[in-house]
Amino acid sequence: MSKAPQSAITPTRTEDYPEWYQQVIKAADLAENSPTRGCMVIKPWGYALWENIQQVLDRKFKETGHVNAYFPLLIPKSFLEQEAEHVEGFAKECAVVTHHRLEAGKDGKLIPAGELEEPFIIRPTSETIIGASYAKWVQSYRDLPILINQWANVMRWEMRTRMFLRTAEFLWQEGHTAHATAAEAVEETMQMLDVYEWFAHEYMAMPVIKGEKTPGEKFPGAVNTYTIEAMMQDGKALQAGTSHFLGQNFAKASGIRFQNQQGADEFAWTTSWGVSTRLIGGLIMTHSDDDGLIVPPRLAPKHVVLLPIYRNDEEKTQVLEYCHRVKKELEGQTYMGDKIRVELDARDIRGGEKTWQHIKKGTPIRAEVGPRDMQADSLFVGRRDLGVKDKKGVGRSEFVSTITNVLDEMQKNLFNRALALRESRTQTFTDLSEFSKWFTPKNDAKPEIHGGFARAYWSADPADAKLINDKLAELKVTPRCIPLGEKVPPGKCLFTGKPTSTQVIFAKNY
RNA sequence: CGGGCUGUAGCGCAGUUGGUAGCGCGCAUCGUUCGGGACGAUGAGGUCGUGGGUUCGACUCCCGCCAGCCCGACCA
Repeated sequence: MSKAPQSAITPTRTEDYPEWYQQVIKAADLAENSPTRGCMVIKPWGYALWENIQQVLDRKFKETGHVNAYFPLLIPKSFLEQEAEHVEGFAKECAVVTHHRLEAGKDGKLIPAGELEEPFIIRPTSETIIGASYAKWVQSYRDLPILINQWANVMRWEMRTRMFLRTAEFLWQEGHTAHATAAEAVEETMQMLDVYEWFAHEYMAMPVIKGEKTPGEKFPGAVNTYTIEAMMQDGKALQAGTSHFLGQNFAKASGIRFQNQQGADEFAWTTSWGVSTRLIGGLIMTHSDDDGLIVPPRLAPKHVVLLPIYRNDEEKTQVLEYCHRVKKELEGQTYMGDKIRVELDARDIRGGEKTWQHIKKGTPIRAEVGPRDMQADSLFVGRRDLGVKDKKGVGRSEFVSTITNVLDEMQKNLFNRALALRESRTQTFTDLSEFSKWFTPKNDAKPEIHGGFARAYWSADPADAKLINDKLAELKVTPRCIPLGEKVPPGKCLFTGKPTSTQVIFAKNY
């Protein structure tokens, strides 16, 4: 008899969304907390997601003219001090290396010795150390542009961490480019924002809004910060990627200068852009349900899992042989330029237990193969985006020949679901009290799912910033972005009543 | 860095007015099961965070330290 709960994940999303998130990560075996404070261990299933993200983006970066390189983990403290806003933005969350040797003290404990003349900072981001190289590499306009990306880890000493969304150490890519003109740098900034949007939509099946950050939210030291913002299933926003136009700020700080065609000395124009393992958090909170993770097919470590069912050794031999054959046939099919990724799970554990593990891990397609199916030359197939019970027999050759169509259909289905959710939770406000009401949970002690994306007119006048921010802080709401490519008629600021033609998307955020 | 809390088996937790430890899950073996998360039996696994004090005796009482969690301020 089964005592299993109605859903594989306890609590459900409506019961306790933050706890549900943690439980999905655990149930899907994506990651776990590490003994190192604020850091996580990314387990194979989680890391495979990251590898797939890397693979797709890396190819795209190269297609858009970039190359990879690698710069040091440790940054001399003085480098970080070069750009004032940058210092202010990151100083509070930097880990500092002050010693280079350990000596055995009493009780066998190790004591740091050999204090460094100049401490090192563990990179929270690499603008400054990369800038130092660029300064050496650039002399002439002929040396530009420099279009480099690096895949790396960075560290920000966060007070509160959550797996994938905010960890002290995280993996990311950071692109750093230097250009001869502002226009070219701006074009680069926008191009990479478009790449991120493309990736979110096409691969993550995660709808995003492209926009510009308000001055209060932009990257420290940037002239403009652009972002892609996604809505999670609880209506909160996730900043899923950023692209910064840095103007000449960092070039001046690092001394990246060149002689232009007229022979005049000029500072370069730089950009930086990045996405991180946070995307995996976004993936989880965009698609998963109360039975665990749902992975969009295009990023799935395995597209199909074959689940053999048998009672004795004789059946086992036959069923496994059949499974191997199906596996081979599936692997002969191509999806998004790669072979279909098939797992044959022949582990000696109970069938029900095994099936549920794969449901919780979010494998797009599960195909059970027992003696009865084999007899009929068919498989009993379930899709992760449909109900758990919603399984049906499919003939082997049909299964193999339609697999890519089914995966594509799932991919589309996931995107459309997420888009529908975002649209249902997006509202335009012209009245502050309505806005406040929308963002105020009924149960303050344990907020239920509420709010979403609120569009409203917003005064860009710096003199109003404090008033607006105080009101937003009260509601725990932040301006997410000024959506790009939208022409809105003039209106009145929701907070100050001043005339403005800027509309901002507001939301609670991760 | 302020306020609160917790450290006992791999994980989650009980426990003791002071007498050297137990439950659930998980794990192993065997049996019965098996196309929706099995059940039973047996078994392995702990210097009770750490240093000191009180005591015939400390997981329990006292003091220090360390670590972690939660709530604030901060955040890819």
